[in-house]
Amino acid sequence: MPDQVKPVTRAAQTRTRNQSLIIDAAESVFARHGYTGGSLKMIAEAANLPKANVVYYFGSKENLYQALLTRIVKIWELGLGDISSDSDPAVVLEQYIRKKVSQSRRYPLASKIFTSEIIQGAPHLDEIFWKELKHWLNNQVAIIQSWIDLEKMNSVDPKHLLFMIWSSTQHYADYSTQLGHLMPSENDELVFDDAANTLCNIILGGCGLKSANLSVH
Amino acid sequence: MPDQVKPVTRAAQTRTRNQSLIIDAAESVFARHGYTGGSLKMIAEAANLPKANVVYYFGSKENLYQALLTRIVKIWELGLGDISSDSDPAVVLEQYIRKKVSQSRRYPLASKIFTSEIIQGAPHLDEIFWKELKHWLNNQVAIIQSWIDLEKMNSVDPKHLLFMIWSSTQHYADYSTQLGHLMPSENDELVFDDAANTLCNIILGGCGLKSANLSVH
DNA sequence: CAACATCTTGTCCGATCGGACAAATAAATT
DNA sequence: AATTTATTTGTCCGATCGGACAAGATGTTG
Repeated sequence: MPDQVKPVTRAAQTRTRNQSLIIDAAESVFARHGYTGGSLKMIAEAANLPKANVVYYFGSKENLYQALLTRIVKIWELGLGDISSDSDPAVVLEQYIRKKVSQSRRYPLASKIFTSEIIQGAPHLDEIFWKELKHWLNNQVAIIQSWIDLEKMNSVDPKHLLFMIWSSTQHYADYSTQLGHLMPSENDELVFDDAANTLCNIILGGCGLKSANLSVH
Repeated sequence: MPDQVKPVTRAAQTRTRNQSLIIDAAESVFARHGYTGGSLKMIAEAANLPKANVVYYFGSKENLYQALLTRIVKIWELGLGDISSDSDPAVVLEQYIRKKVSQSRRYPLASKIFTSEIIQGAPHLDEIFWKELKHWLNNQVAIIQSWIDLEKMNSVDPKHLLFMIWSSTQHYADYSTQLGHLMPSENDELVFDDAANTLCNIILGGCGLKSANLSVH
């Protein structure tokens, strides 16, 4: 397919720019009002475009939301990276926790939309998503279990350990409203650093490991 | 107030029964569709009553949701009970974790609605709620800090420790859809028991404490 | 039983929703 | 320059929303 032969026309640039404007606006609107509560009118106003333009580029509200969900799931995919039984569990787990906290800080809206989707029964996620997630989870569980078998760490249920990491890290995205009331701070980054350090200390400690206080690269 | 003088008339019974039917239906509908997505028609059908009847008892959708939110917040209030610096942190924390997991199992819809409310910016929670929550949190933080000062447990940030307990326990309510895909089990109770045990082991262990594997009374 | 209050229910209303459509405009291709 | 394709935008539509209202049914109290 000779796609790169075609020059990047001005129209094509406009197209991608507007699609990006719209999907960003949709992320903000859906995060604040939910799928049903977010209207095409609100999204259009947030994107500074007429409502009909939104429909023109994405066909329907459902399609727009699906495109947004796809983008969000891709962020999650960047998982623990390549790990094996030979890896050091302390390093892998600490890096994973810090990466998840960092994602909560950088993409809080993504986490909010995903959590809302799950809470409401995941009506927009298909079987393929669950199949892939299950496959990914089983791989990680097997590796963690091998660490336990090799006595590299305490015997804890690997699935619940991963659920714990997911929930406690995404909490700093999903519950940002509550955190704003309970931890009024002028420096958000400090809060996230404290959170990551505390989570690493407790979770690694609870697994019989020792945090090296790594930073996220 | 001579309320108990008045006999419990049949009309009054009907009133409380219908109010209860409606608010239960509202909980189920709002949990599955969100505040905006849940319609009075859906709630009425779930309660087996005409839509106008719902409005009659609660005045408006907003009032109904507020009544529901109030009921939900009351469940949360049952916190760590009476504790002090003299209490054993291992016992207190373990009981608190198990109680929170138990609440996730018994009132999953309550947690889902509350989390959705927070995600969307808590537009229906007033300053009084935040004031009381802050007050409650500061008390617990002071006690945990005293345990740390007395070297009864490791030095961890008390606030982040509590956030971790909240998020990892409520995860088993909010993410029930995901858990249904990743942990297909014929016995839900087993999953919750495993979850509580793992959470207690890791969190207590991470605090330098030892779980006694208590049960929730 | 008469009066009164409470509850039930069908119907109607303005507002808003997602989105279909056409006409006007801009850009790309020949 | 002519033609075709892509984009913009205003307008219109049926469906659904929350909720107001009135009339009838039922229950309570003198």
